[in-house]
Amino acid sequence: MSWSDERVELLKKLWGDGLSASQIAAELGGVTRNAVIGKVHRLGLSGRAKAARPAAPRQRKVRRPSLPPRPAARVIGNTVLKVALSPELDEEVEEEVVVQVRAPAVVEELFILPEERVTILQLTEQTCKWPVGDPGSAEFYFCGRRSEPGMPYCEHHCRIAYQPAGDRRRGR
DNA sequence: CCCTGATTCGC
DNA sequence: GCGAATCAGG
Repeated sequence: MSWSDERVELLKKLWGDGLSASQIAAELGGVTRNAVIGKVHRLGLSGRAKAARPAAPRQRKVRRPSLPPRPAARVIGNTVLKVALSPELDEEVEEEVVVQVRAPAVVEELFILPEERVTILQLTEQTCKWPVGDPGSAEFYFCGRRSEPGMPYCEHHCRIAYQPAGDRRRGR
């Protein structure tokens, strides 16, 4: 997604309206808040009415000379989790990672308080992404509780989703 | 922990 | 020019 005149104008407007960079990024779509902030600076419209930062002497730090893209780990089972899982794998992992995922529909449902439920737009890195209900229906929602560190699900749904190979029963 | 904007610098 | 990574701060 590029910065067309249209998108730049919208950016200017929203920034002027006081929306945060992340809000603007969501509004525009296809860009991150970093992209928005970067653009804001290049356009020279930073420092939005707020007191100028004391410009603290920022610490220089060694940048990672960019690692070659790690090949995606092989995922066996529900490939829906492929994207969610791959970035979380440790770099030193050498053996093939096998993840078995049970179909959510087969599993007993956990009642999730309505106020905890979230839409897909509300999911963040640390939000449980366990889907509940028919994705096509109005009642569809995601668990929304706090996910386990580095995992796409909360503790409860991690237990359901990831069955250690040794624990699998015969015939199931 | 969530979030904010600011800055640097590999691309 | 772009934006991820990484800062400082609320």
